[in-house]
Amino acid sequence: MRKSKKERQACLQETIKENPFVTDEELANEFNVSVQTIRLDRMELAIPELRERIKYVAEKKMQDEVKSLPIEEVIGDIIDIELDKSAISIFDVKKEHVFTRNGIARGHHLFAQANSLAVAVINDEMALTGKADIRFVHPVKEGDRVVAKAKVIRSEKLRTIVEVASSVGNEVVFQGEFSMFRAPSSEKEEKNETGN
Amino acid sequence: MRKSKKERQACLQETIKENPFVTDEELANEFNVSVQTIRLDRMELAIPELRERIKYVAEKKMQDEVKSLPIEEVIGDIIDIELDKSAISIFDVKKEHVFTRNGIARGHHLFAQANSLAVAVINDEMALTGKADIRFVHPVKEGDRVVAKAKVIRSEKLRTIVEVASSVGNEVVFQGEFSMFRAPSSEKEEKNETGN
DNA sequence: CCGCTATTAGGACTAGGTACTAAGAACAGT
DNA sequence: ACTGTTCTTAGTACCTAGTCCTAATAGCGG
Repeated sequence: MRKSKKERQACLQETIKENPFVTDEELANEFNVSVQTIRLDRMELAIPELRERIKYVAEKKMQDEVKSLPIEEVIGDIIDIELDKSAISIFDVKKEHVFTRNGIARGHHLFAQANSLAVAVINDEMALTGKADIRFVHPVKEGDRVVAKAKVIRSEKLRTIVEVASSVGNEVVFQGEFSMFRAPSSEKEEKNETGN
Repeated sequence: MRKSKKERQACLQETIKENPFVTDEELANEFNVSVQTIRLDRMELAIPELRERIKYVAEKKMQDEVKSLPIEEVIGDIIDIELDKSAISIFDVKKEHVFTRNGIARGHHLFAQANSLAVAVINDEMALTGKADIRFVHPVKEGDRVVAKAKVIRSEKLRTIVEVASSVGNEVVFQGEFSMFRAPSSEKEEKNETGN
């Protein structure tokens, strides 16, 4: 049975939305109408042609291609930093950071924020995490803004101890002590204990 | 001045790679040759036509659209799992995982692999990391394949201790002990110590 | 039966190509 | 200087997935 115009157009919109790669001809077969009818429908619904749709998808891809590499250098936005002393970053928990089942943030994102802040606070060419002792104190949910504060506790020639505490509002959600290796430019791999 | 065929083809390949949206005509103008020459070049270099290129980009986008939410549930591919006992996952280190300056993987990726494996090995609705004690033993480089092995050490009512050891080849690169909370479905937030 | 909307058919044209033939240009080897 | 080879260009027919436009027909309400 053929659907009414309204039904068909609603259905068409849905179909194209979830599969932009479908041609007018395929749609015509699916809905048992002529290609021209499909074209008229697209007109009325202001849906662009196949090639435009594909192009649009590809362009979006290009856009977040550039987004997804350099930004990851530091997880969260550093809002204050005093090299070799302290640093603060904020990280907004979005839906891609949480378990779909319960909306609780995955631990590695909190770790990543803290760890990259510990790396950033060190005033050297390169810093690598050697050890870390961490504690997830309280669950973090989608929509929360996590503020991480890093403090340099002790600094030896090679090893630096950084303490990071993250909180949402007044509540501490994460604590960690990071033992960092400083690597002043040269590419030596000092035996044992090294890392990221 | 017009480039030699070899030069032009190398250049063309580069140009298309970083801007797949360029037409043969535009390329012909850029290199001061005819459209046909560009077509022959594409033939020889086995570069598909504009529309195919765009389609390919768009399809990739669609692919990692689905990849970037549910698949991130576990970082790395689980290749073996025995619930509440042990699990193994592999993680290939790509350029987006390393510091651009020295090609060494950022610690939080190794942590993420280990942590999500620790979550996965637990046979319960939900598991959250409470504490973790981790050690980056050796730096991991771009191209390395990291194999993480998780073993459940001890299991109480609420708390489970999971040990994870990651290695590249025969060399251990990361060790961690994760103290996990099991959360059997209900949304209780048992005071103190919880996390991801 | 008239009028209206919806649908369908057809023709002309478009972009951005493929596939093929054919001819001229550039240059090297002898 | 002539020949052979590669490179480049031109031109044609054809393709897909459309646009834009005109015109004919189908189905149905009043």
